[in-house]
Amino acid sequence: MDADTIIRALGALAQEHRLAAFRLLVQAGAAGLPAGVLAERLAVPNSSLSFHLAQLSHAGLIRQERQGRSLIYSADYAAMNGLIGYLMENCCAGAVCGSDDASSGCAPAISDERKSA
Amino acid sequence: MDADTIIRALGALAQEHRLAAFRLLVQAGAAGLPAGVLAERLAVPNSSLSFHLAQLSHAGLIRQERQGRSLIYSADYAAMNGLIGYLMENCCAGAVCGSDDASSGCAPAISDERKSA
DNA sequence: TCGATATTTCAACGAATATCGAAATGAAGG
DNA sequence: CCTTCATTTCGATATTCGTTGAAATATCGA
Repeated sequence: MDADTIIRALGALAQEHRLAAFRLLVQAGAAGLPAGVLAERLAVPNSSLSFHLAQLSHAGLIRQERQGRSLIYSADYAAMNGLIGYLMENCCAGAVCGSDDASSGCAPAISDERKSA
Repeated sequence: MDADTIIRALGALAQEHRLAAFRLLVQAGAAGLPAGVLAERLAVPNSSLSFHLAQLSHAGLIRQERQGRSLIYSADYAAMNGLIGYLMENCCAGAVCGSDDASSGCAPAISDERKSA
């Protein structure tokens, strides 16, 4: 994962509509969602959403697949995990780095909700 | 964690110098680094770096603390974890979501390096 | 083939961002 | 008190980004 890819991914997510769209896709799972449904749920004109989806796609965060006359988008979980891994790389100078105190150490992303699952 | 905070954080990280600075701070741990050292390591003019550090700080990703005549910056791990948690919230529509196949499920950020630790 | 539906591309505008040098601020030490 | 050092604020400029309606593209059903 080179820095440029990461920056494009972060930039893609750093926008209200794109962040919301990506989260909807993350929550939708492998099934994904058609562009029209996304536009409707986000209350964004199709042409605007198309622009945003293209950015997310170019950043490698989502995938496109045609199904009938609709284009189905879905989140690329590998890209998301790569992004997260890049941010935490070599964190905490090799110190504790896993304590329950999230404010001092970089505890992994499995906080609360998932720890009990 | 509201969406606006997340967007500011992502936007702050979506820039070459800021991403590099943040990673240096993440790797530096709780000790942090002075602004001057960051500017030198990143080969960025102090005035430019100051602008970027202000953005990261305003986004809540880093903290500032005076030590003698230097300002020491350090990463806010809680903010980083909050960001990551927000992205993965309710992922995969409740499906597997933890399998070893990172391309189909959103395996937590503990891949490879940390799993064996 | 024709019409209907789903989505993207285009062109253009206003707003926000990155950059840098020079000047200003604020703390330390003699 | 005054100088020095580390860092920030200030302008000014070039670039990038978000938004939109209208037109273009692509698929389906009859």
